[in-house]
Amino acid sequence: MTPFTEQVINIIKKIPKGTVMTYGQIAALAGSPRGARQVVRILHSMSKKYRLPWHRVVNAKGEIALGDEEGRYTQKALLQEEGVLFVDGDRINLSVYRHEPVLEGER
DNA sequence: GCCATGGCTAGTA
DNA sequence: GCCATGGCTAGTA
Repeated sequence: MTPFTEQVINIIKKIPKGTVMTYGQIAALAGSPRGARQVVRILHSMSKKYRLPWHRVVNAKGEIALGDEEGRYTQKALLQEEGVLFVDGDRINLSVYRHEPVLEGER
């Protein structure tokens, strides 16, 4: 497993309940600003094995990015259970729910 | 190697 | 545009 992959897994594991992060945000934090699509794949292939809160990851617009209808429904439901509110359909207000991790240096 | 394929995204128009 | 992956050919050995 590459360092990038490990980073991504660690970052996702730490997303607090009731908040979300975006693919690009996670990629950048893991050291690869253009690795958003890789985050997608990692999420897809590792979320089960590593018990990742996959539902707390959305696209840059704050929308649920899943293509699968049932998956979208599930993700939305999981987020709502954590108190996240949706506006017109499948979007959430990122300025309210986005999780901004504290960097090592400033802790 | 080549090429298509994504649960994307910054930055034009 | 980006960029790792996976499937599939060339084309060496």
